[in-house]
This record gives sequence, structure tokens and C-alpha cells, in this order.
Amino acid sequence: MQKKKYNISVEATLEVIGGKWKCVILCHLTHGKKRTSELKRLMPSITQKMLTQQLRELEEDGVINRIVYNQVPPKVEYELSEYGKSLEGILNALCNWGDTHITRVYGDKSEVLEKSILNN
Amino acid sequence: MQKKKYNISVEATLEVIGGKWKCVILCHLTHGKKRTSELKRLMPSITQKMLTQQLRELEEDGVINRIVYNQVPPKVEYELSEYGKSLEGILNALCNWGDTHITRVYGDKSEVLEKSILNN
DNA sequence: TAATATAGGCACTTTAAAGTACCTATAGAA
DNA sequence: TTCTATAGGTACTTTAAAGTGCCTATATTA
Repeated sequence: MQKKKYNISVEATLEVIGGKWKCVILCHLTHGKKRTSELKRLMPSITQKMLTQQLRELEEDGVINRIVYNQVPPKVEYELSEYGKSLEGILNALCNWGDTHITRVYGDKSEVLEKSILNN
Repeated sequence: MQKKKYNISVEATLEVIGGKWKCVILCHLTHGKKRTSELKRLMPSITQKMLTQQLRELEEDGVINRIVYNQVPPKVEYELSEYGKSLEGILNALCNWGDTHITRVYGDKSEVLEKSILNN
């Protein structure tokens, strides 16, 4: 692995949880282990390819575990690894801040949050 | 402003602080007010265009204040707004996590962090 | 007098991230 | 026997993010 130079340590964090999907995936995993298909249902607009790709990268970085059950049709679960749990505080804070921000900008959350998640 | 639908509230956070530069800029601003040229020096690899663009967007979202001094050559300062300060906890946590992660992955921080910031 | 520092704007190009389409395997149910 | 659900893989295309190059204004300094 080639040693990259960072100008500020937050850059290292962004390499792990940056991008459009990783924080979303990790936030869902803070609520517990999830099958691939469950994640897909929780993120209706992610494509199969992106989901698999992001999960692979998160696994490579050691923040999630991939649990394969040897059965057909296949069953694979993902969960935060012990190391990934060190991100839980950040992930919850990111979710909460977004929640507050939505209220600040739009007033009524129900107008911008899909019904499916209003009861979270 | 068109009302976007979010499937999870962290998406709203990412609209404000997502991308390659915004967290970095905000992290620097947690250490206090900074002139444009200071930010540029702190982020040697950002281009003038990206810096200005990201600062504009952060200002539009209400997380930073732009302070213009009417003088020549121009002097402009940026600081976290009151609202932006609600992100301080997250920003510090992101920096700290990155710091730990670098140690975990590379062992010796001095090999991957530019000297200029090792004494931060 | 000419160079410098400052904080940008704007048109264009490049690159990386994300998305689309189509493919695999197989147990069990209809 | 055909269909469905599951968890992918792969080649290709599109889109959005980021970068490049060149431009402005003016007080101060060398």
C-alpha cells in the first residue's frame, strides 16, 4: 500500500466513510446486522453494483464484517466490526444533525423524509 | 427551493458537508477565523476555484460567515457561523478518528502526515 | 516604474464517481 | 417445468465533481 500524505487527519476519515453511500450504509448498520437485500430495501435508490462495491470497500477498510451463510439462495449479512463501532458516535451525530437541519430548512420533516423512515 | 426526499436524515448532512473539501475547510475553521489565503496555505492542493466555490456553498447553507473588509488588496475572512458551531463536535470527532485510523493503518503518523501539521 | 499580494470570475477540460444493462448459479415453490 | 429470490460479476456509459488556464482590480512595496 502506497503511503499517501495527508495535510489534515480528517482526510483519512473521508477515505473510509466519504462518498455518496458509505455513511448511509453505516448508519443503517448502527441499527444492527443487515442482509444485503435488507440494505437494498432501506436504500431504494442505490444500485446493486454500488451497494456491493461500497460494502467491499468498507470491509477492506475493516469497519464492517461480511458474514456468509453457506446456503442457496445465498445469504450474506453485514455488521459493524469492532473497529467500525468506533464510528457509531459520529454516525449517530451525523444523522441527528441532518434531522435538525431538515427541520431548520424545511420546517416540516414529513415533507422531505420518506414515510418509510419517519417512524425511525 | 425544490423539496428533495431523503430516505435517511444523514443524507441531508452530506448535502451540507459532503464532498472532498468541505469537511477539511470546516475543520480548519474550528480553530478560528481564517483569511482566504490562510485557508489556501493550509490546503496546498486545493485550487482557488474549488476553495471559493466550496466557501460559497458553505455560506449559502448557513454554516460559515463571510466577512469582507473594505480595503485593497482585498481582505476576506471566514468563520463558523453560530449554526456551523453545531458541527464542531462532529468535525473534531472526524479529525480524531482519522488520526487514530492513520496510526492503526500506518503505525507511524509522521510518515503520512505532512510535517506542517504534525505539531497540531 | 514595475512587481506583488489579495480575492476572486469564467470558460473549458479532465477525471473519478456513479449508473445501466445484462450475465451467473441454484434450491425451492408454483 | 418454469419462475422467483438471493448475492453477486463485468463491460460500458453517463454525470457530476474537480481541475486548468487565463482574466480583473488596486494599494503598497521595491
